[in-house]
Amino acid sequence: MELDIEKMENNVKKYWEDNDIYEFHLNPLGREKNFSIDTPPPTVSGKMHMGHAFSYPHQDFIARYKRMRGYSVFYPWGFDDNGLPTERYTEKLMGIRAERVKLEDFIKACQEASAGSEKELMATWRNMGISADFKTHYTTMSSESRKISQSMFIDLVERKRAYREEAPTIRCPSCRTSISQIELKDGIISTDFVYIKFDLTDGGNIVIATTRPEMLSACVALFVNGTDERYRQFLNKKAIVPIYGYEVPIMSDDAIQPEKGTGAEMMCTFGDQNDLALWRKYQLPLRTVLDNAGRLNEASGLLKGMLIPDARKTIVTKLREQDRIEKIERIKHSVNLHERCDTPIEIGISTQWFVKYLDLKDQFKTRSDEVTWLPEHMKIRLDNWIDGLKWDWCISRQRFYGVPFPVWYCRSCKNMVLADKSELPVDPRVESGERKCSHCGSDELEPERDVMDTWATSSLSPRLAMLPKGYFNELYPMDIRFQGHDIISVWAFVTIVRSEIHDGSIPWSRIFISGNVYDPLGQKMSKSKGNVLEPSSFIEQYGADALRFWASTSVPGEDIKIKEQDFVRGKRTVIKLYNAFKLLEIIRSDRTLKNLEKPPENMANMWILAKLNSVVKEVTALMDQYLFSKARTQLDNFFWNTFCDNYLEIIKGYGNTGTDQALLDETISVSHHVFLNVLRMYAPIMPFITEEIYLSYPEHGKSIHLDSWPSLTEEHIFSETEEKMDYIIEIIGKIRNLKTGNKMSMNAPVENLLINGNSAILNDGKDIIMRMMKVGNITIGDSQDILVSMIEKQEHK
RNA sequence: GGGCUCGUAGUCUAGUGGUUAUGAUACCGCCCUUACAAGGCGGUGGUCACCGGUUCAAAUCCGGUCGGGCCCA
Repeated sequence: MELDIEKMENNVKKYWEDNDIYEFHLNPLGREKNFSIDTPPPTVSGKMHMGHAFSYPHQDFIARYKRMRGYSVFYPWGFDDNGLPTERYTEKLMGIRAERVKLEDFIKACQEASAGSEKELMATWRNMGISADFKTHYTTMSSESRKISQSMFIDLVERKRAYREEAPTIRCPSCRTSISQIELKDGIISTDFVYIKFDLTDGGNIVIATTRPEMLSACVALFVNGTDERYRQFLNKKAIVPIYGYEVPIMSDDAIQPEKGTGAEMMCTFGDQNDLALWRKYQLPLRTVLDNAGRLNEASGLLKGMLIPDARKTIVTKLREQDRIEKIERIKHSVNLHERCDTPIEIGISTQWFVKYLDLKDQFKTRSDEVTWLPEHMKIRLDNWIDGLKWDWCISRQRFYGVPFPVWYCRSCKNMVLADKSELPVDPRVESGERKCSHCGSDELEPERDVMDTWATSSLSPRLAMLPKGYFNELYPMDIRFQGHDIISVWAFVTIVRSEIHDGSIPWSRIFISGNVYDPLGQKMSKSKGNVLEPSSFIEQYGADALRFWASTSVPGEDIKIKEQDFVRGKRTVIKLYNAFKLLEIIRSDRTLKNLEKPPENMANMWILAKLNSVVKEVTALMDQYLFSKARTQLDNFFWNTFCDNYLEIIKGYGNTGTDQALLDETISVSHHVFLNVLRMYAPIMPFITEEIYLSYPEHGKSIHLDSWPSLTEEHIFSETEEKMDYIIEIIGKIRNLKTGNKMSMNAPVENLLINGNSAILNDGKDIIMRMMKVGNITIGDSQDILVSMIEKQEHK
């Protein structure tokens, strides 16, 4: 009977769901009996990809292991359906544009779109055997989550940590919102490098090179490098901005590169982030020429109302007419792009909400120290990030689908009105209820139209997962966070920020960092490269257990290239487990399976129990250190080599006639005892096949995943026998070599065999060797080295 | 440019001072053996990225170079 992996996995999955195997029940004996996991909620805007298929099993290995070690494992599930990604997904799916429909309708559309996606996604995660509590999952935009997010925002205001201020912000002109540093990516674009001649107030001129000629009217200074001899004479003089005719100072800074362009630059508010840095450093005036939609305003005179490309052409033409252009070069240069739409970003000034946290850097570093990092070196990334923080955290976004700020502004007295915590969640943008200014009593209130950045909500993931279920007080701080190393400075960081501010605590005692997945050539997978591989195709071909086996080949933090060979080995292990069980059942035949009660007397049985003890010890120690790849390798060696290749081959013959009843009974008990423990140790990594086999035992518990992890058995340490048997195994290896060398099958009989070696041990193991290797007679001699030879040749015709 | 990280048979990987460098996969040979040919036994295959240093001894420790990756500027 062949194993149908797909069918088997489906049956097992159904069994788990029908029996609520992974339902969480808070262990009342205290927090050390519970184990809580802060899981990363995947976004609803995409499919499961190989990165998910790689990292989610890591959490699951640990969840299953801890469950078997007797913990009540709180393993919540969430989806991130908040913010711009969901807007994009909804617009595409429904064929609508957020700007063109009523806000209420758009919100409803987003809710429908994410609900549909969540249902589909849930199935794919279940297919992978993830044992999270899917029945009661959270989403980052649910009414509970909005309530938590808003209430914690009010907490920030009350603690004087949230403030509203006009400030430079990075903006995406296409998405029409401010974005954060972390949403940027680098891009190389071709553009014109325009050399513009500025006259000086006291005669002469200076030529600067710029990629942003349309920003001319925002120029507030010219900059050169102080060490640049060519321009030393110009320092502290004034230049006249062409066309616009006002004066700007000529200043110096080390950041200016003399070899770039002419070595002189114009500094605008704001052409790029370097401009912003200089503006802050020298506290220069502000000339705003771009509006929030990326159009030039009245300050730019003739460019008013134009978008950037038009404005650029127009200004260049105008400058040409006035003979202000020295030359134009075509160059490639790097710009910051909004990662979601590839639009070059702009820097603008607007009123935004910020979280004040630069004064807390030391506390964040302390919290980072308090958390155990797996692997340890990932901590350095966070520490470097904290050291490099320069700005407060901008948490407002000018978008539609996000958690609204629970805030109004009074038109008459300018007072800020906060919602009461008891009425949350609220949406001031659509709310029609009556509300009065808490200061002057006016009912003329202006709602805050911005929504919060998604990180402002996902930074609260321990609360999102636990508060609605009522476990927050019992289980916070959580035991472990799982996430990728690419968002250490984002998600890990902001979660630590929120815990420090709201609770004066770490959010979790450990953080486990997973690596990235690359294609077989080590390249990042992307649609444009056409090298994207789908988890579902691997599950179809090899099964979910094999997929998880592949995921278990890495140590914490390490990247992985997708290699077929790791799936192959996983699938073979599944089949091997199934067949080993079949053999054990054949040996048992119709006898009842008895528990192992007293220590065995047979050499091979004593040996395998001793070996089991060692492997349990090693695997447990490695799992405790979250080193599941090393744990699994130890287990693989034991199962394939020690158990299957040697032990099973030895006991195979015991079922035949001529074996005494006591030995047979003992062997059946021992072999099943060892095998069940092997299954238990494989269970976290390969939950399907281990459950399938476990449930086919005549007496079994509810699930192997609720069974207990193997423990050491003191009575099963047989050092002397173990050593002797190791020696016999070595002899058996030699006999196998001999047979292979003579092109004989392992089953072919050998009439007479001469073995030189340790005769005392050989006499003890003679029986085992003869039976296993089909040897008729063994002649034993004493010698230091092992020598095995056939002393009588078979007669051939 | 800075921080972190990786570089070991065709491929992936173990190995943090000490015999002949681990295992898997691929390939080749033998073996249908009544659990499994998706198996067993055996074999081919490596200047341990490069240069220099420390040491009786270096894949391993130190310095540098080159190359890949992630994050940041």
